[in-house]
Amino acid sequence: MAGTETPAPPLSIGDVAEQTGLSVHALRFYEREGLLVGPVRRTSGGRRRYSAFDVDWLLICVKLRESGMPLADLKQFAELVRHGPGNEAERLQLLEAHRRRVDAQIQALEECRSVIAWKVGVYADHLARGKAEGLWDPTT
Amino acid sequence: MAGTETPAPPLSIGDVAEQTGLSVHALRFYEREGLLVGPVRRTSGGRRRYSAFDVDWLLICVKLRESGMPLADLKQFAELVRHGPGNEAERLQLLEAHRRRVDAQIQALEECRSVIAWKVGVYADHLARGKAEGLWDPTT
DNA sequence: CTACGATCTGGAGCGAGGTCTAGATCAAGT
DNA sequence: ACTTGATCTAGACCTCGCTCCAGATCGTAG
Repeated sequence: MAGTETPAPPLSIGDVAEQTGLSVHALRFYEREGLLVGPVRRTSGGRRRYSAFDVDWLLICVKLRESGMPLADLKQFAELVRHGPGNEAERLQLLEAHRRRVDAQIQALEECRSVIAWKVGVYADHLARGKAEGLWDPTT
Repeated sequence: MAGTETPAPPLSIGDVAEQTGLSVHALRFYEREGLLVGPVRRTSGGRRRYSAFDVDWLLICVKLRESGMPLADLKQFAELVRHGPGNEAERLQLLEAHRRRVDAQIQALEECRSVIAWKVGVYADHLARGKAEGLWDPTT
């Protein structure tokens, strides 16, 4: 099996931008900030060539960012991975801590949602029936 | 019934900060930015005196902010309320649009959560059994 | 009266997370 | 060879949402 797969052609920064949803600016910025696991390969002319590995990593980064992980934590994670095997427990900790934060966030959002939904209901009632209680009216 | 309730004593900025979780700085900032429905009352000496109405409004503001509503939208909503009755349909629209965004956000977070949970599983496996597939290892 | 803490105003400063610019270089099509 | 578009670097700049300061004033407890 190993060795028979197509080596997956290296991708330009533009391709990676498209695949990850990050801007090319953001990609260069992430690299400068040390958020990538390894140094990105370059062509003889100096253009970046991303591997499938890089893209995988970036896709996870996007999910972590989307769920509110600060760049600093992402960088820490990248550093752990960069330093190779032996620190998997730490990586696991980092991820689990984040998962807990995401859970908390979802809970908080659900609470917000219900408050908002209630207020929406108040307005909908008002519009359907005329006057309703619970509306803000600075004139009353 | 009406008229027999205790008029609820006006609150200082510090009290409101405590009740809403906003800092006194943030409260003054919100006011300057026009995020409050009406002008806040003042004592003869110029200190702010918040009404229960103000606090209610701020508590909703907090929920809206917590769920990612930008200050600009909050301001727009405040303006609608400020301009009094007659624009309830618009207010409803604003809130419903936001509720939809919150729903989308929850969905996105749940997706992130599952990606993270999967990765956590990969690491947990690795730690339990030794080698596992799917780990990032820059040395391989 | 004196202290002391809370509040006041206007404006500067900050951290996060990018975004954009300028001017040069590379690479591919014709 | 020439044109066009993607990329390169370094560094300036931007938005958002506060946060903090300086210096003055208020108001309450002793």
